[in-house]
Amino acid sequence: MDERKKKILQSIIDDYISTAEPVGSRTVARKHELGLSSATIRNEMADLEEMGYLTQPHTSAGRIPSDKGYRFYVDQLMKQSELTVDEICSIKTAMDTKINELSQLLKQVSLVMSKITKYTSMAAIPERKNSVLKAVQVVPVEKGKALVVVITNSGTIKNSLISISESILPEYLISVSNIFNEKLSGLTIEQINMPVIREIELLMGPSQEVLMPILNGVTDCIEQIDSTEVFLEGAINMLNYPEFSNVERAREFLKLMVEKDLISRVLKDVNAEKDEIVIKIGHENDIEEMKECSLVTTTYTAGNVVIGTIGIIGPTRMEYSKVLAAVNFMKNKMKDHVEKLIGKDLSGT
Amino acid sequence: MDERKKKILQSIIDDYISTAEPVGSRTVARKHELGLSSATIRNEMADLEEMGYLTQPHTSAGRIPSDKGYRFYVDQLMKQSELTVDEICSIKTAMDTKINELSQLLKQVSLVMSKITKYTSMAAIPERKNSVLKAVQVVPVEKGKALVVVITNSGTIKNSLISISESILPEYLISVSNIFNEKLSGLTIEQINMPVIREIELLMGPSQEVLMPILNGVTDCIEQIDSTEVFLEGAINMLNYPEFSNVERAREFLKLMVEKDLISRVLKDVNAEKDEIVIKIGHENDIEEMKECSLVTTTYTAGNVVIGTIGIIGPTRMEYSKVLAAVNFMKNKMKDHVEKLIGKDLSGT
DNA sequence: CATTAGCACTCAACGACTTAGAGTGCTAAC
DNA sequence: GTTAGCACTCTAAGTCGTTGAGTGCTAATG
Repeated sequence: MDERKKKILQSIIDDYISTAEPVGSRTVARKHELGLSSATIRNEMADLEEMGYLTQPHTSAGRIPSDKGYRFYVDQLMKQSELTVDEICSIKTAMDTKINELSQLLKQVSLVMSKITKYTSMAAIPERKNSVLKAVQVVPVEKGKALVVVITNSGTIKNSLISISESILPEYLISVSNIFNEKLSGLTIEQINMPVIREIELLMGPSQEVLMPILNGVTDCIEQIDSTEVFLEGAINMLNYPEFSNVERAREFLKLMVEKDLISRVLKDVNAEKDEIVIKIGHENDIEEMKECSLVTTTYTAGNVVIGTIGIIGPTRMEYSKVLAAVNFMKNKMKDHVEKLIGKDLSGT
Repeated sequence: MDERKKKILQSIIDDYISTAEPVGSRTVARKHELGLSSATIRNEMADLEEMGYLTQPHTSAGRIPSDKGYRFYVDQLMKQSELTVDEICSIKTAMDTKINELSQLLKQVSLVMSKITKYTSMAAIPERKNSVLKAVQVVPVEKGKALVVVITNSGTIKNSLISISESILPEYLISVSNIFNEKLSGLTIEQINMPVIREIELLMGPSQEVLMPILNGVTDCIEQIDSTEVFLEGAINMLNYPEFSNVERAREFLKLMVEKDLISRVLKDVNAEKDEIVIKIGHENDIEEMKECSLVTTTYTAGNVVIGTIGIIGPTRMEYSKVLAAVNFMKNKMKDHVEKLIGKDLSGT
């Protein structure tokens, strides 16, 4: 592909991204000063179509980019952009609320990203299996009831209300709590197994009636931790784009977005490997219904550990450069916040 | 309004509810055996229009019910209906998951209601000011960090992570926790004021550096409790109805639904007084954008205390009798669940 | 005197047809 | 290699008549 073709392709895609209308040869000749006549561009466009970068909705219409076209654009043509000062400001303001749990942070981040990009944004904590328990506590609530609280190194706090025998004194509960805390904190979720539980059982003596409810509470908390939380914001932003101007499409999309499981799977699938930003365009997404959408995702880290994933989903005709800038900015912003929240050191305690 | 007019009005509304098409005199004559010719019905329909119960989209179309028509229908014409066995079964199944916090219950209830009615469902806990604190506990997490946990009588559990001086020993924290718990539990949110805090301060001695963070944690929790949680499910159900077949409308509606504050206000406004089911039709709603929607809400209770509100929002052309049945059923179902969850006795402890 | 058959009238919805214009591909000239 | 020119294509938009569901009014009817 020669330089001129690249320029033309870029012009077409830029144009299509901002107008959502098929781009004709004359438009390219006029808007983007290439010093070429529409006829020449027409020929080039025919070539580009043959090469698979463009398609025509119908013979007498302009061209629109194919997924392959977008891919080339994203990889080679697109010029990087930066967030505007205003945008950075509004991110700063929005992130300035008091945040003391990871899920709050994710919600806020998701909100901000959708606001800035005008697309749909997602944030999740997929890598929970390696979570290390930081504290396990049993808190007396009232006669016959107690609360099991589990806190992980990644800043997640979960609790589970349990019923216990009414005769049990708060003091006893606290000592039991200490045993649990001592034995379980520092372990990853996966490391909690029968031998560990046996050990606790031994230390506690024969008080089955307390052990079991607490153990249930702990498992309940762990289950909660394990079921990935996903935050999704700005889904209705999509209704602003002509791609979703008929209700059928809109409904299909929104139906997908309601399925949190699916979203989390999508986010998980993307990549756990690298620290880079991954772009999936149209059919590159595994989900059939997302073939008209693109995904820009990345992981966020604390220290060197990957904590979770954030991403933007928009129509394939999205402003890739802007979204890229936003995702990148947020990635770094989150690193700071997460580290402040849960510490750089994730080795255990 | 004579008996015959009522019959005709009812037929028209029933028909319109199920078809969403303007109803003509011939349709009424044919479908509903009234032993009258279309001409007679035509005359009656003209009367009903003059009386304000029906309107005509245009001269040569059938009639559709006005808000006043629906109101009359709901108050006097509609025949009560019951949930089917299938529906009751599916509610039972859905509610059979482990639920140990009020918010989980609300989420589940909301989900079920939207599934059964095919409309949008809401559930909220609006009456938090009278919440009584059941327990306030400070839990050590790691050096320099602790978790404040607040539990209310209405089953809400909130927590807030705080930073404290690293030199503070867990044992000390527990004793402080006990002071807080003793002094605060049993109080309503409103009753926590300066004198109470002074008292705690006195008991603790001059350890300001511990008092303040904990106090902040407690206020944080209380703020969380106070900001009404609203659960909303099935918003995209609305996209199935012709009323929302153009994206503009759909977007407007969904935009409203995203604003949780607004929803909670709507739910609060409805009625705190009675134990009955309240129906708001079209313009009876204060919100301008909801003039095309109807709201069926009720409060749910534990013992004799009103805990919160649940409701269904749908197009004015909704299946009122079915929705009514569903809301009523869920109201009772919830009473059981809530009482199991937080006890019938809400006097304090 | 309420009911109804009959009829003229209205109006949205639909399909057929036309037109306008944006865009293409090809060819021949520069 | 580039471009002007031209014939061709196809959608979008507009026009127009037709259809049919529905109305309102009037006069006949039991």
